[in-house]
Amino acid sequence: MNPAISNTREQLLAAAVDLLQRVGYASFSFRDLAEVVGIRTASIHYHFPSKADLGLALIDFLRDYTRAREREMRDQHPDVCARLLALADRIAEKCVDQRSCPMNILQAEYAVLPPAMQQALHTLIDEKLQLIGAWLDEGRAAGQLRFPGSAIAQAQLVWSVIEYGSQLARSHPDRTLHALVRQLVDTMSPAKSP
Amino acid sequence: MNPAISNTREQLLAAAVDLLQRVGYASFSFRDLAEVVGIRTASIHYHFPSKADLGLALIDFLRDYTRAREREMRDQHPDVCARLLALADRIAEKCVDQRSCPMNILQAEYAVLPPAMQQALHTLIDEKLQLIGAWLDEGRAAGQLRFPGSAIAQAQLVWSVIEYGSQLARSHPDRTLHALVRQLVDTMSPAKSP
DNA sequence: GTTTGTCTACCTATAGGTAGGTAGAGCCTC
DNA sequence: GAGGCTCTACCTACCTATAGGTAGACAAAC
Repeated sequence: MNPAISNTREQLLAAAVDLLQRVGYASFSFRDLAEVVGIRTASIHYHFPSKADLGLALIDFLRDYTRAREREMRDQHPDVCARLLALADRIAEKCVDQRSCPMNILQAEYAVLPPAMQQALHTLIDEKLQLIGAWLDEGRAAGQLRFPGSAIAQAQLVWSVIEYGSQLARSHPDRTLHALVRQLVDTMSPAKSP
Repeated sequence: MNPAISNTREQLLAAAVDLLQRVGYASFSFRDLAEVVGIRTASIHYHFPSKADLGLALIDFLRDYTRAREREMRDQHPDVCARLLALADRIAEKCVDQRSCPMNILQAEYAVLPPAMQQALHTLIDEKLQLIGAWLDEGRAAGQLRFPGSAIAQAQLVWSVIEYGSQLARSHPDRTLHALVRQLVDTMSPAKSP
């Protein structure tokens, strides 16, 4: 078996991300995790002494993933509008079958997360907003986007729509994230008049 | 004591809404509820046979509340932009001190809610989107707002920002919901150019 | 004297976590 | 190269706390 795949720690993290997207941090148990990976619950504690440690590793994992994909998307889509839609599509791709965006789920559970996770999540969100803000600045400078005020303030709007959209799709599967972000990009387009 | 206030069922519902906003449906227990109201956990089952019954009553409560406030806001704010900001303020008012919007919390927990609650929540969200859509239509007809496509699609954007904003304020208290909705209204304003 | 609303006492399931043991891989020494 | 040492990665068995829920007693109100 491929050692990269059979690595239990990585399997646990992957299963944890999946469960997080489905039921949230508070609602998945070591038992759920153990069943997926095929070990006993006690063995999980060997890799992650406490659930908080697992949660923290989870956020680290998400951060690494986000960073890795950023440059990739920038290179593939020079057009900012297309890039935003591609971001939405990338998230939508992983949110099929009743899954939501892990960052959104964690944020909804913010109050019940261990303090260390709260802080890590805060940083992760800041990084995401900074990233999208830079994209928006680029789009406005190129005349592709129209919005008032700072790019970081507008980035919150964009991120709101992406995050809530990933949530809305669970109760309302007919409302796709792509359509929602398309609507937003059109609203921010200087060309199209009402 | 005022019978309206001493009514245990209403006290339980009020406490449940508060706990829902703080920690979510899955993370509050009958014990938490009992401590707040000052009765034993077993007594709660007299008013709500199961937690799902309580959850369902909770959503009914939220729906009644929303409906009651709708006409009120429409009358107080003939200007649609001002009305949207007032809606944001009304939500922000109840989301102080680490509280988030109850509808948003419920939606984030969608997958772990009992089926009856899922359906009730679905309906509640539809009503909210319909309501905001009507406001937006009104604003566009009056030339106050500029946006492409259907009002219901745009209502999803507006609601996304309000809901995610109430969540973001927990981890990022400096980012107020009012400022976020102001940013959105400005983005949708036909007068202001980039 | 039945209904209402609460109580005590208990139940079962499940949560995260701990203690201590063990099979096997790799290594070091004689 | 055989025997012993250590580390890794798991195991069984158990712990305590807590979850939602139930049965039945009981006092006050109507």
